[in-house]
Amino acid sequence: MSRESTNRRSDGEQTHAEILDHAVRLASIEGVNSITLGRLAEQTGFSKSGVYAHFGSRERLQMEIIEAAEQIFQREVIQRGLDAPEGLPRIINIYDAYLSYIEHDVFPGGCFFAGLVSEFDARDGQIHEAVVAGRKAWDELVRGLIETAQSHGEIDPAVDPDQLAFELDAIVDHTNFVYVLYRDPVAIERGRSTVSATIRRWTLQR
Amino acid sequence: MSRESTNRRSDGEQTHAEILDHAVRLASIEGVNSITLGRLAEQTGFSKSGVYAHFGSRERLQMEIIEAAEQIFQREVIQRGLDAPEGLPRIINIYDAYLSYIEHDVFPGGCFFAGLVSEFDARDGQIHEAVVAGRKAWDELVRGLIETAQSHGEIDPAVDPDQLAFELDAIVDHTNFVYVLYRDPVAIERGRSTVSATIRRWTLQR
DNA sequence: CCTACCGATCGGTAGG
DNA sequence: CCTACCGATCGGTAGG
Repeated sequence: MSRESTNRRSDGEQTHAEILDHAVRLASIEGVNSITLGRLAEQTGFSKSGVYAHFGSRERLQMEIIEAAEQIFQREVIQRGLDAPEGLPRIINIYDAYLSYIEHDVFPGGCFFAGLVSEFDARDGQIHEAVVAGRKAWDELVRGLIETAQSHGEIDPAVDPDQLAFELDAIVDHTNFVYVLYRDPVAIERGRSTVSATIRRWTLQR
Repeated sequence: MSRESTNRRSDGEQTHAEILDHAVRLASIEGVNSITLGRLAEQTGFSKSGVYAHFGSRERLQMEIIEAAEQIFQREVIQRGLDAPEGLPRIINIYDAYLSYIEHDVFPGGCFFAGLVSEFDARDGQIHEAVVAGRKAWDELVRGLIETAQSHGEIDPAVDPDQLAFELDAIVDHTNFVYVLYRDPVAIERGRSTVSATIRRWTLQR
């Protein structure tokens, strides 16, 4: 009983994961819609129908790319970001995690979801709906964090959580925009200091 | 001497403009890279090689799409925006023009250049370079407006013009992001009030 | 501005 | 996971 035979199933899973990982990186640079089975096959060294067999359809491949990117975002931004004491520290920490995720080039094309939103915002269909749902989940998460900080007395309960969320999201989105377009690490510093100043402004007496 | 014969050349120009106009709209929704000669031909009612003949190559068509969009942006945002007294009123006016341009759906896919930057920020090549150059021109324009307002005593000369520009650009970019993704006109109101508050904050004594 | 075509590549299938 | 293939579409060309 060789180890190879009992674990044969994981070989297929590993190949699947290897192709998907490459596809996610490529999609972050060129867009989910510009992924083709042929180029993916060429770049990973498998046959085109070999790649195809792992996903069943191009649409399915695209959805799996998005799901894989979501898992990475969940790990790098959400989990790291929530690993701080409740209230204001958690808000500071999650936006810091967001900027670190951009800074460390977790995806070669910058924030995967900034690109994904831009690619599918004006289209209709399954992917557009998934992107809207994913963004709404982020909005809800941030609103919850802000409301908790309000109930802790760290942020004035009279302020509109959506307004603060809008300002913070604008800063990190624009940081990604400048960082990726100009390939300039200084953008990250400006993002960090602007987030800090914005949070400071909203937590002092108004 | 019929009018038709003396003006024959303008028929070709009009066809060229008609195809290009359709291409710009399509590109604002689906991206410059997803434009194909075949679909453009089908949707405008010309033959594929008829469309091709007007542009000479797909690359050339893409560059003409970007140039045409730039002219529209120049007219709708820059010209309208600069039509105000020098100094602070001009800064307020240009960001108001920017938000109006988003609000009135000048392009069906939202701000053409937000999409274009996202599509080509992480790629290399001619279009990437053109996009970087175009964005730098915007940065220079805004910096000049802010410096003029500083020399007029409307903004503290000690503040970094790039920081104020970063904050204002972040707001309008994110307004476009929310407006197009959620198709929610309320985003425009939030963008306007946030721009106003930001300018107010930077023009009071600090 | 058209028809008729070129080789390359697309997503997907058959059969193993 | 492979080879060999399918019809459709790609950018581009020839010739008018």
